[in-house]
Amino acid sequence: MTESITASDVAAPSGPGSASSALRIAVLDRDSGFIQVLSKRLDRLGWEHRVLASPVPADTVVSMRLSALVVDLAVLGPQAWEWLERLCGALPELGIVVCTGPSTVAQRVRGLRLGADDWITKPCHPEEVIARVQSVARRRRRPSGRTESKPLMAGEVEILSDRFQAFVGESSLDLTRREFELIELLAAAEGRVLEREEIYSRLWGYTMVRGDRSVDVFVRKLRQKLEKASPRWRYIHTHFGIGYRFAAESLDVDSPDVDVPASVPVAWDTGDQGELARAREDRELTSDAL
Amino acid sequence: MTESITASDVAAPSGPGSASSALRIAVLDRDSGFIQVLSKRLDRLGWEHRVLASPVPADTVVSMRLSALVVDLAVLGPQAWEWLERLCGALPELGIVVCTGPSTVAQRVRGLRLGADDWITKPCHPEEVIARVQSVARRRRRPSGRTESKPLMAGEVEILSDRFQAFVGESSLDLTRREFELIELLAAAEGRVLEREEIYSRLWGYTMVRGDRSVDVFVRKLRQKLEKASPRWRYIHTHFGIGYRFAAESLDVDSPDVDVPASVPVAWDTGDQGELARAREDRELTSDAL
DNA sequence: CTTGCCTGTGAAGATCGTGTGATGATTTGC
DNA sequence: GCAAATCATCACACGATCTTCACAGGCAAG
Repeated sequence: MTESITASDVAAPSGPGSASSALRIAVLDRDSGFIQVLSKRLDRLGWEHRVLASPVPADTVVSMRLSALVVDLAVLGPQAWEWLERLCGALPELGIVVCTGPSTVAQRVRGLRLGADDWITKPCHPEEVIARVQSVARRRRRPSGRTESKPLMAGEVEILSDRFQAFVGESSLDLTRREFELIELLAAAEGRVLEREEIYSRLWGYTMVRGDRSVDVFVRKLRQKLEKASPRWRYIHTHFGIGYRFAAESLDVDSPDVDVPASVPVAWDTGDQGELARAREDRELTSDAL
Repeated sequence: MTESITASDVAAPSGPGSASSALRIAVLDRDSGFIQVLSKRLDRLGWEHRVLASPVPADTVVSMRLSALVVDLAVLGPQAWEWLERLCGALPELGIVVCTGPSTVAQRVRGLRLGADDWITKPCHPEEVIARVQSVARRRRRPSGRTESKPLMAGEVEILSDRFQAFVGESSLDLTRREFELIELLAAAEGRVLEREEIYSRLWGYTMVRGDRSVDVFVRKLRQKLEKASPRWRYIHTHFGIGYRFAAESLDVDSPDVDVPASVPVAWDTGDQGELARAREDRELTSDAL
């Protein structure tokens, strides 16, 4: 079984609250040319993806926690229908896109009835495959919704996105919406310094005007609440002339925290290059009319 | 504008719990041969369907309460993309299948990105159209199956999906349809915060316009009925600037445990009688004034 | 050490979001 | 068709939240 893992979701590429467009998919196919060109595009999109060259049991697919699976039925041979049916039965939430050679209407209808979400005929353009996977995933996302909420931990603080709150132990910090968005953004970029302008544009959605102190004010409010709830830790660090960095640092001298160095040199973050690349790519194909 | 209505189906398409395989769809096309043969098959399936020969405003489509729409972009002319985008924006839950003449990859990608769920190229077999509509509609459905039989329990309240009612003890809360859908949605989300926009789009089926207070009004009605039936508990918690969270919270303060209010997480009733008594500690916001 | 920006802090006013009651429109049941 | 139930909208009040400002203190370059 051939496997390759590329890309990985780091921080949320878009601002807090907005659904990330990064997906996790697998491609079950043996057509090396197709795989190669598709993989390249998936890389550029920042989607986590796997390439499989042989059928895998449903359990294995389950453990991959995929958003969608692209499959060439030719790889499956005569067992294709049975395999498809079992998989759809076991994972009704999984998006399944069949991408295979020439087929009859009856075959396509059968595949779709068995549970496939889409059927693309090869040869096809990889961009269309991606668009159809996106379409399938878009539909699929709604019911499951916030399933992908993994709590963010730092020091004593736990950030739960689906509750829009941060906790220390069992008590809530009682953050307002903006405060929560700020701590979520900072914590997601843990260790990195975020410039004021970037923080502002991600939280407020537009560029910061010179002299705006909103970010500072909200950092102060956050610090107050963090200080009250978790007095023995410091979380938000100021980098003069640059911005803020989130890192849990214990103030206890007895037990110095192993993970966190006492002081971290200023890191120069060049901003999110991937974001720009993605945006450009989206525009790439949209300029044409029927 | 040609219209024909067959069969009848009262249930709202997005209403939780409805799981009939009969769909309500509309076909926007002028190709009489295609329409004729498709209509015949839809009749045989017992699907309620409408044929439209000219573009209709999004509002009209909303009022049709469709499961899916099959559309030939050629009918829309140069406004096709704009129309598609607006419709997808207003009705994110609506399944949209584009069925149109020859197109480029870029066009298909654009349509899918704008929100179309599938794209079929004419000429095509009507059976495949139907299969693809089914596939789209299947994906759109609620996490079907098991939601039906198992009652949701929270505090003193028991929610029976198959009776479309909530009970405290033996007496019904006498909820209207929307009220019930709301409490079911909230309770199914356990302790998570649901944003107004999400609540609205899942209950009403289309995107909430700014300033719409419907969700608030129904939350108030629900609270009134819950308060009357179960005065010693609080269920719906407001998260300012975000939305609502459902969590049963006892108002009884007989225990000196002031820090952690007695709270019972929403749980699937597994027939275990001790479920209620076993009040597992659960994270709660300390401030009810939110 | 001094100067000029940058950041921390507190408070006041503006703005926005929510609770609430009421009213008219629409649908449902008889 | 009529009456009751249900739903959609509105206006108002109040409080939470956000923005803005002024001033004080801190940091770094010269």
